[in-house]
Amino acid sequence: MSFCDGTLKIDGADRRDFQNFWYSYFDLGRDYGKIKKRLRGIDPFLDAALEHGAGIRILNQDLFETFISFILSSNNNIPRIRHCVEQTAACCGSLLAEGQYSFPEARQLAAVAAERLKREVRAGYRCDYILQAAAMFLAYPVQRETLAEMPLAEARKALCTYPGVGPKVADCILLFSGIRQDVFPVDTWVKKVMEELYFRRSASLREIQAFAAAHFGELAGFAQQYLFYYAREHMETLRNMIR
DNA sequence: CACCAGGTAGATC
DNA sequence: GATCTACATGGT
Repeated sequence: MSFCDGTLKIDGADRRDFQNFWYSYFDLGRDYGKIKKRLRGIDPFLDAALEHGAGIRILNQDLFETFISFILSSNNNIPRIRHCVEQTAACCGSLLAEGQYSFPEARQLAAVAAERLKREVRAGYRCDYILQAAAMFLAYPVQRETLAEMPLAEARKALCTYPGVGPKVADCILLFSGIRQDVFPVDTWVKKVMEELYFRRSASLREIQAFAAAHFGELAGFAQQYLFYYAREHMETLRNMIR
């Protein structure tokens, strides 16, 4: 993949690959201009975040890959998360090309010995989580459609039965595998933004999610993305807007 | 050596 | 429910 002059080029992909995979993966059927338009004017903080977040898209990622990746993300930093995901692929994924591996199927991951996974992935205690989660996934395959049809509270509850999956990771799984867009994953950054900009005090997860649901409605997931990326780079600017 | 990182599990009040 | 702490690992 390469990006140049506003064009993303995907090596070795033909029109069929585009139709069958990439179109959905990059969520190209969704009109983000329309979404931004609907989110605009709700409040000045979000407006600033929308301005900054040109080009943000929520990817339709594979459910199992999203599942495992976000278990690895908990209490971890982004460079290391990336490293852990890559090493998981290298450890038990299928060889695609020289030094390139697919993300493993549940069957492949579940078959790895815990010691080897820990030695190669370096994700500490999270390795136990992803092994157990993979085994559960293998025994009772969760379907995107099933999760999509469930009431939100039920889907969240179902996901939280997996080890290493709590409220934040559950929402990330639903959002980043393209199952639901009305969720609002609350990580440290989003918590910071919401507390400083909207609450002006510390707020609980439940409070923040209730606020997001009331404030952003079915577009909460998109709002979360715009706020997250803006907060990470411009927390000071947002802070100065309070007054 | 303390503290942090896209949190969660388990215990406790 | 709300709160507290340990948790592997690698970086400041």
